[in-house]
Amino acid sequence: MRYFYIAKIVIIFVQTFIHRIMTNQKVNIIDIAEKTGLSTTTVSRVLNGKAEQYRIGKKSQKIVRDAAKKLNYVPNLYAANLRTGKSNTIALIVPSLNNPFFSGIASKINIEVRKFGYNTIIGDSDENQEIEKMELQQLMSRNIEGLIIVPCGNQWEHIKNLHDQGLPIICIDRYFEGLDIPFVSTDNYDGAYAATKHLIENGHFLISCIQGVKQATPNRLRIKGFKDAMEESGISNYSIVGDEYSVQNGYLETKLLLQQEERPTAIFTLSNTIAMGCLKAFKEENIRIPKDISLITFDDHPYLDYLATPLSCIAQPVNDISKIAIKFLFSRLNDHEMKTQQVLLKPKIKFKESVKRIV
Amino acid sequence: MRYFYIAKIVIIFVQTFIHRIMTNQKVNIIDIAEKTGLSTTTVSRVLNGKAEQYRIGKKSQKIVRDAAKKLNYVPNLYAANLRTGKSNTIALIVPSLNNPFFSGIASKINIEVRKFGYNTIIGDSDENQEIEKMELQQLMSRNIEGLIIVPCGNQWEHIKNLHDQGLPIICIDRYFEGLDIPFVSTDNYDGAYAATKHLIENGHFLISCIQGVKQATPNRLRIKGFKDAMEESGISNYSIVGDEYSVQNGYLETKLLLQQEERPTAIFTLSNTIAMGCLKAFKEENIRIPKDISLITFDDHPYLDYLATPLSCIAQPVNDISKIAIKFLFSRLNDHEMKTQQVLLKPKIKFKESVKRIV
DNA sequence: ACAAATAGAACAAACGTTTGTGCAAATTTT
DNA sequence: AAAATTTGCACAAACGTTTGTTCTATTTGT
Repeated sequence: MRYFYIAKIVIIFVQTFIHRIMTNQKVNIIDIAEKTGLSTTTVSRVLNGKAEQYRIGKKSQKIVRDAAKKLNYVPNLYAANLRTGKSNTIALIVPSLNNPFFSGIASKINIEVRKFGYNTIIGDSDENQEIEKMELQQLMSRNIEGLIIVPCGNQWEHIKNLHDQGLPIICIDRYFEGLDIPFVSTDNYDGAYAATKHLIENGHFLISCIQGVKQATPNRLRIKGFKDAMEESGISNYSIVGDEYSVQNGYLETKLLLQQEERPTAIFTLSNTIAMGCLKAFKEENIRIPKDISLITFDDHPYLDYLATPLSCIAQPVNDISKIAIKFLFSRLNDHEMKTQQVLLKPKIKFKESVKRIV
Repeated sequence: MRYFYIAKIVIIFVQTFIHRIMTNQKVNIIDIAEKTGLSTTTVSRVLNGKAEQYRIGKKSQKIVRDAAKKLNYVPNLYAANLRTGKSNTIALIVPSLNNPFFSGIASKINIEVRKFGYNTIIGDSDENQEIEKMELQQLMSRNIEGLIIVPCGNQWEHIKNLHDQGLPIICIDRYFEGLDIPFVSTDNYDGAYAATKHLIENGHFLISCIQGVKQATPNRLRIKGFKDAMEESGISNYSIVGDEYSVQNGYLETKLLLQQEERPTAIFTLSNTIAMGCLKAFKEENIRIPKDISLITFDDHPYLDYLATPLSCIAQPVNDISKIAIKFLFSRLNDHEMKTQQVLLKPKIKFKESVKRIV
């Protein structure tokens, strides 16, 4: 009878052991508690730095910490979050990580957020509003505590909803006017106005502007800046073409522009991707900048300096945008009553060699 | 007495309601169960598509689904994962999202992974092995089911550990030789060998190579390809400099190379970032490619075509690498016994205009 | 009309944490 | 020496799901 029990215990032990190995069972707080002879409560409190607060003895603390290290304990965030509701996660959604402008932002934000002890989940909406909505849904399932988003498209209801539900949200780059959702972006009007003025001052009056997503606020403001600058100078004969922030769009529209009987003497592209499409078309048609045509673009990029002709551009303050966005987000996380902040940062025009003075 | 009860019920109702509003309580499966008069079991099964399997009536199914929609139910992944152990999450760690090579990979993987119903958590190790380890720790807390990583540095123990614990891991781009961790990368030896041969065939024999992280396998293999090509051609007078995949490194090393009494006639840079630093130095020193010096680089980039001199390069099959990595990962997720797969894809040399034939 | 089979749905436990509260033992105060 | 305080820790419930099992009607077969 005695042996029976011993045998049984051994079997149970072996089974447990095998189970551990086979299922690759991770060690948890209970294992540590058993190992140390303390309770899960104590273990939890020590491991969460609440030892002092709950007066756990120094020796116990050491015992727990040693055991945790020895057993290679990895906390289960899912269990912790279920209990506390805190996920220590914020989300970032951008239209495309392929665009250096956005990947730059993503890189910056990812690193900054970690400093606050938070993690970032990055989503790529692929410039597709439906994907954006899906991603948002999934992210909500993950109890994100905050959201930084470059919304694609012109629908805002789904974002506004989350905002109203109390989720701290900051829009960057693109945003919605008239809503009380915080945003950090560039003064797009200002940038476009200045760029256009620059072209005009250099004697251009046949200017075409290749735009991105029409309805998006930044695009609208850039167009407005462009128009205002043109009309203030008494020029009403301009064209605005295109409808996408893509290389493809820049390429096609440029091709079309070049086929017109009256070619523009200057082109103003509203993004780096569009500019690249433009370059591609120029190359195919064997057109030289700025000899044959002048070009200025929104967005900066390290390579712009080394192009056949260094491209004049309107550089957006990417780092500042990222930093300020994070700052806003974390102030909101700490103070739920904070009022909505909306800021526009001044862009910086970089004059290079792609705009020719014509007489 | 009667009124008392009614009042009490009303109060409870109002309290619940206010509580909902104030605490922004999300609706859960229990709310739906109460609303519909069904059990949480049934609700769960319907919402998970297991209705047929457990013979839930058609009408009940509809009721549940309608209620879920009306109440705007968002499942709590933390609770679900706690119960099931499945997180539907894989992780991707790259050295820097700022590098277009990696952001391209990230974009691709992010999109592909979603097709499997999984989410990707992207980490940026900032080329710092300690950060990489920390990130990995945090990711393990999130019960990731798989990992795609571009390891930075030459330590592999922490990765090997996870692999041995049964976590499906695929290394991409950089990897470790002699370990049984699966990887997908470029045939770096091949690419470097071909690039070097190309230079030699064009009459160059004073060639400098600017490398990245020395210990990393791809870098070692590229160097080996370079050396072999040189020595096979009987050239032993070459220099290998640099130690980082950064613009900075490319810039400094180029500056130094240009100050030598005997300048190289060609430079071979082992990454796009290094090449960019190179271009910067050339511009400062007013050196023209390929007139004054020839240049060929590892990695392709859309802008390379539009540079002052289009840069010849060794294009890595980024898309294929990403796709194959994902394919491997998900086969392993479905079949735990799968054997380790390690593949090297052939790079493609793109001859442009940056290599001059010298006599 | 009765047994057997099937359809439809509910019970209750479990996942790994966190935390308000309780309760001894040790220490200090009176 | 009794009372009060402090120290050190454990109990047990809760977070929102999922799932093996059980249970009751209803239908089918004989």
